[in-house]
Amino acid sequence: MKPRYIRVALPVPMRQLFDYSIKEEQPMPVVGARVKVPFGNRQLVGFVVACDVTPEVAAAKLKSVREVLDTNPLWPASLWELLLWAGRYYHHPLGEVLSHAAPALLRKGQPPRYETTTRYQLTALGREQVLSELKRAPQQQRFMAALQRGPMHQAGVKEADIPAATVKTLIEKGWVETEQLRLHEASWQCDQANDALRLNEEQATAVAAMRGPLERGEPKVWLLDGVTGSGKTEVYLQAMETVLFRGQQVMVLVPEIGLTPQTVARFQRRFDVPIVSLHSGLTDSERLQSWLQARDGGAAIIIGTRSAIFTPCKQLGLMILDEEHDSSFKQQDGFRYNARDLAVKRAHQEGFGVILGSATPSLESLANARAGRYQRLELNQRAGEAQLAKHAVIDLKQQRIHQGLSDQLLATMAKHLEAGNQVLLFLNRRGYASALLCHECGWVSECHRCQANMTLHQQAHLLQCHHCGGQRRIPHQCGACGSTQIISQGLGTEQLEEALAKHFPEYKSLRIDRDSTRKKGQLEKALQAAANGEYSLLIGTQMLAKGHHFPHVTLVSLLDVDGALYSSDFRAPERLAQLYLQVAGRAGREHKAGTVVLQTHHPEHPLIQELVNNGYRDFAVAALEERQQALLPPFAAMALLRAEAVSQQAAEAVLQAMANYLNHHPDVTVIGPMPAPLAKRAGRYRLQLLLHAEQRAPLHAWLQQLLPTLEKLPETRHARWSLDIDPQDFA
DNA sequence: ATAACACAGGAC
DNA sequence: TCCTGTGTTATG
Repeated sequence: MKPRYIRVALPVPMRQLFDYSIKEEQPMPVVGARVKVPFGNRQLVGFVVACDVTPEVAAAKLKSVREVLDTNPLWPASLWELLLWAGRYYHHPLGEVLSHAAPALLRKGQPPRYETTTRYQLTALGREQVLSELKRAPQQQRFMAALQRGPMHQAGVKEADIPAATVKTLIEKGWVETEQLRLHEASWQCDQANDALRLNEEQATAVAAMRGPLERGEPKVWLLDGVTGSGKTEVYLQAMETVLFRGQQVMVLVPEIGLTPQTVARFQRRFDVPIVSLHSGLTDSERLQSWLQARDGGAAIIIGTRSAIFTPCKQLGLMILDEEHDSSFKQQDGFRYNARDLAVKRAHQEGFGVILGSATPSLESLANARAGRYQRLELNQRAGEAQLAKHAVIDLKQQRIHQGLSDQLLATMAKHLEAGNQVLLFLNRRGYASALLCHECGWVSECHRCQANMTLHQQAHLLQCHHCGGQRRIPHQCGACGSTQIISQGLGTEQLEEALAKHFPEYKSLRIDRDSTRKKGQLEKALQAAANGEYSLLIGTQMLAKGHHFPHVTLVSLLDVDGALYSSDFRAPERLAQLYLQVAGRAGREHKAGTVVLQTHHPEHPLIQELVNNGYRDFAVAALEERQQALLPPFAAMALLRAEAVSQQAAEAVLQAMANYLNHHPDVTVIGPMPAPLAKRAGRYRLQLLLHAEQRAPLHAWLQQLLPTLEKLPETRHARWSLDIDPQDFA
């Protein structure tokens, strides 16, 4: 028999594929199947990308496949195409793309098999038992009490730490029965939606616009541009209904911290269908089970964060991206894909509709809508009795400031507090103070490994670097001159909490930031307490800005936004505007009118004026105009080459060498090498090289052509480098 | 990425 | 001469 060869993508950072031979007794794998192959002196799980190939290297050099792991492709053809496309578009090694897209267990070579689980529940006899009679058997009592609340799965019994002997005894007594469950490709049907709300005219128009294309499976993209409180979720739900009723699946992508049990519960309440959620809290095994259920159609609704975009679905009819402007849809390391852009691409490949929802759409999506690629659907009316918030600016130049709080703000706060309402203060800096400073010589508490100051954490009694995690004891003397006159600089949330206790001792305050919510469940508890009105004063960082609903908050203030006004990152204004609107959305829902107060040293700044006087829509129009004038995205294409190394020269050398090659294209502008936003981090110097072109095509073609050369440059040996297509963050 | 390999400098 | 740290090279 003629020797047979296949081409395999391996999870290694090389833009190169490897050929292997198939032994006579082995089955010929299909494209998209996994194979276990020898590579050097180790064994790797790779993905078959071509069969019956003519080897690229001498046949004698080839090793043979050790094991064919799948009889079927791991992904359906359309999703496979998307993955290949993504590898090309992001210029990322295919093996890494594919192994990123596969669940961890499959990446490790395990079979894509459904698990069985044991379900425990009370028997009729068990339900008759009186628990207080089990006083002498506390474990049995505990298990019975848990089962009274409902049946439990194996995992739950394990988590509750019920001894195996207890389980056995209760089964023998005939109080508890077990059932073996298979999460197989169960079918579901959906012909009823519970508690649908009455739509207002705008919502109804939006839903009606989507219905036809959804029923026809057209790859349409809708930009659902709805102000806070306008009822976007109800529009999502009614669009989902159209799709679910036809037996098709829905995928919902949410920002990283937006996936809460409440979100899932809301879908569950409306539609009585199987839902799987894919989030970082799952075990590898749970993740695989969810993945299989999505692939085989057992799951009707798939909710997940960014990486869920790669989950195969048997019959997808609709994809929803909530908060589509959120930057967490862009992966920031390794395979730097953008889930929002891939969603749109996938829709065209598979034929389904996409809803991009936001109160503050990204400028990219607005430009796409304007160009006719997306259909924009606006929701301007606030649902119910919700009223529009009032906006005000406090000019810090004219004010006395007490630990970040101006006289005027303090007075306003007092008014709202006295009326029995809640006040939310937003400050995007955790810790007590952003730095320590010597009053005599100007020495600053810098991190030894980063170009950044160490933050003072009074509670932990430490100096902490927020970039490398480094910690130090708080010095009592200046590191340079020995003076004991050490002062802190820059307000953090810890200090703000202290300040509030001083100014408003009669009101309780609650701080919600990464430090105060580190332990599992703390955040949920804090948010619950905040929403219930247990605290009058709420202090929060970024994490408080998103989606949470505090009905009693009537005053929201952003204490310090000046940093964003003069940032060198062209996206800073857009991000500030989105943050501002998001924070403003926390105030004055329900029946109470809200007030949003911005403290700034630059009240005259055009961005502030635009936001406060005209709102996000007008801001976006102006910002798009500016981007067009300056030939910035979305009116140009960009790519960013980053390099980092222990020595500054090594990092610079790679980029300079790359720049020398890249510099010779008439349509591609090369800017740099220049220091990256955080020029030194964890002991490594970081630089970047920006590539700019008016059209995407020449930039990508140019990279495609040069990357094989660039990655072989001798300078790459002394620095780590990476390529970021359509970068989100850079100064 | 990762591991084998080659080489240089220091210890014994 | 051996050991160890570091840079170089190949991986099918």
